[in-house]
Order: sequence, then C-alpha cells, then structure tokens
Amino acid sequence: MNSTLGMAILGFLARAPLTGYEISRSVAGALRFFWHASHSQIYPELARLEAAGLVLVEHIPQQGKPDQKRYTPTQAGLEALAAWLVGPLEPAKRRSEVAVRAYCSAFAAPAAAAALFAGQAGGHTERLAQFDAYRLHLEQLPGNPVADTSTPEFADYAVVLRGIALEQAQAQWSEWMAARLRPADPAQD
Amino acid sequence: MNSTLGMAILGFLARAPLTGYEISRSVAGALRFFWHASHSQIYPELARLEAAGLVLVEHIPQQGKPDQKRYTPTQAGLEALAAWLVGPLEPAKRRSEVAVRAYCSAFAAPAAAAALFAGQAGGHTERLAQFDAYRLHLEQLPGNPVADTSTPEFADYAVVLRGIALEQAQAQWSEWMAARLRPADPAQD
DNA sequence: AAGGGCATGTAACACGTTACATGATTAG
DNA sequence: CTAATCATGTAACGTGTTACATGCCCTT
Repeated sequence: MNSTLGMAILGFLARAPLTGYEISRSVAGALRFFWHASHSQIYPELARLEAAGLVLVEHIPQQGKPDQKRYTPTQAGLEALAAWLVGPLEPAKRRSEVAVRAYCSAFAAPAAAAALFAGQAGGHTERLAQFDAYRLHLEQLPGNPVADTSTPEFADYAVVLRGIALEQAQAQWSEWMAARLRPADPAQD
Repeated sequence: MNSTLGMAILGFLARAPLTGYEISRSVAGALRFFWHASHSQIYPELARLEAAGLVLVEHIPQQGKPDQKRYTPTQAGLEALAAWLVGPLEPAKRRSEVAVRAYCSAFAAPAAAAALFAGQAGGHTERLAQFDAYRLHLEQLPGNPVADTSTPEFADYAVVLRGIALEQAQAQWSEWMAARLRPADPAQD
C-alpha cells in the first residue's frame, strides 16, 4: 500500500503538483541522479495513490492529446509522507556488479581489467564534475537558501553533496584499482 | 544466457568449487557484503550454467540428505567469465531511498529526520569498523599476499577497500545531514 | 517434542524494464 | 515524409524475494 515508489512520488508532488509524464521526465532537480522510474510504473502508482486518497487529480483538457492529469497531495498524503520519511529504513542491500568484477579480477587479463576500472574512474570523475557544478550553483544562489534546511534548495544541496561524496569515493577507488592492475608495462622492474 | 547472476556464480566457483547451498550461505569472503542471492535463484541458475556447459557437477551421495551437487567451472566457463569480466559495464542505476528521504526532508519533523540520519550514520560507522578490521587482517597476513594482484587475498582486499571508501563517505554525509537537521535545541541561537 | 541446520528444489508474488498501443502536433 | 515530443495507458517479460515442500540429523 505505501510502497517506496508511492512515497517517492508523493515526495515529488509535495514540492510541486506534477503530471505522470512530468514525473517520468524527471523534472525534479537533484534527485534525478538518484531515482528513476518509467512511466509504465508511475501511471498505475498514481492511480493507486488516488484510490488511497493520498493525492487529488485535476483533469486539464487538451486538444489532440489525452487530458493532462495533474496530481496534488492531500492532507492525508502529506501526513503519510511525513510518517514514511522518518520511518524505519532497512540498510539497503548493496548488490554491486563492480564489486563482483573486482572480486574476480584475477581471472581476467590484467591490462583489460585495468582498462575497465580506469573507464569506471573516468565515469565517476565526470559525474563528480557535474555534481560539483550543481553544488557551486546552489551555493551561490542569492539569499543563500542552502543555509536553511526547510528550503527545497537545501534538499537539493544535501542530495548533491551525497552524490559528490559517493562519486569521489568510487572514482578514487577505481583509480587505485586500475593503477594496481596496470602491469608494469615496458620492462618488468 | 550469460546473466549477471550466472557470471557472479561462475566467479565464486572459479575460486573454489561449491554447492548451491554453500553459495547461498555466502561462504565466499569479502564479497558477501556486496552480493547476495537466495537459494531459490541459485539452484535454477546452476542448472542453466550446467546446461550451457559452463560448469561440471559432481554428485556427492549423502545419507539422509539429498546428494550434494558440487559445481566446478569448465574451461568454457572460465573463458566466459574472463570475457564477461572485462565486458561493457553500464553505469549502475543508483536508486537510493536515502536520497529520496533527504530530498523530502523538509516535509518531516526536523528532530525525527535528524534522528534518522544519525541512525544511518551509526550503521555506516559500524560497517566501516567491520571492513577496517578485515582490512587490517588482510594487510597483516604472512607473505603480504595483498601486494600481488593475482591472489584471492588481493581481490578480497580490493572489495574491502571499496567498502571502506563507500561506508566512510556515507557515514560522513549522514553525520553532516543529521547535524544540519538537528534543531538548535535549548535556546534558538 | 520442537526447533534449527543441512540440502535440494518449485511456486507464487512483487517490482522493474521493455515493448505494444493510440493519436495529434511540430521540427527537420 | 519521418521522427520526435506530448500524454496516457496496458501487456509481456525478466529478475528477485518469500513461501511452500520434503526429509534426516542433532541439539535443547
């Protein structure tokens, strides 16, 4: 009934009423890097939320296209969200393919494995740069909204900082791994 | 055909022949923190691997219990593993419930939210300590096998270091988050 | 006597992705 | 003319978890 997906959607809608299409297009800011769902999941979930009385729909007629259905959380929805937010959070089963590959790295050609992890490092560094640009943008907003934990900008900021921390950690580890696997190429010592 | 699960299992078996039960019991070392599958998934997958000629089965009769079926990778299996290991690795869709909660933190009671993230920080710190103990253990092994990338100890070491980096990052971020959300309790400022 | 561990397997369910389906408008 | 975007929805499929099923041995 109160699935993670439903609550995540409620969280989106609590910031601003949206249509299913907009949600699936990841209109929402910083979180788009940490959450995603396809429309085929979102539409039925919105219907469930509505049936549960957690959101209200506003039908906006359009020509040529199906009606837009813009959803807004009800009071009950906001309460359910607030309760879920501070509810129990099990420690997220990490299942990492990268870890598996590292674990088996001895069974691959060292040079190819090194290249793989170097590539990973590159990807993480790239995303790190994106997050960092976002961070700077948020920090330089007029009125310094990130200082106030009740602003949406603070929430964006928090998510971005988390992304930075994680990408940094992974970039550094991948770099280390690539360096260790890279064979001492020309003459072996 | 060569699913991630199958390759992960092959990776386990490449280190040492195991039964399905042993795999599901997470006999394998450091990776158990980063990978898991239930027996109901493992048994059919082992059957598929066998059908594909990537593993061999040895039936070990037992009294009272069903035969043990101990699996060993074939040459083809090892080759498939090696190919998979350095194959393309898409950037792992991160879908983090913690990020969602941070993103919506403004809609929860600040004190409760602070407690949530403090709890998360505690969990990460705890796991960090576990990984660190493991790290120390590996570093102090006689003969310093972690220096040689072809040893299983190095693979364990790599996985553990990755865990350390990630737990550290998350612990620090959670701590920061909790501190920011914690209301300036007694007198405001 | 009951519960847990060993040891395998199947079935039912939940969640997520990809593909199917419709249909008008707009850009190349 | 073709493809993409808007806008919703359903169906099929793959993967993963939980529960069902069997049956012996050992510990409490």
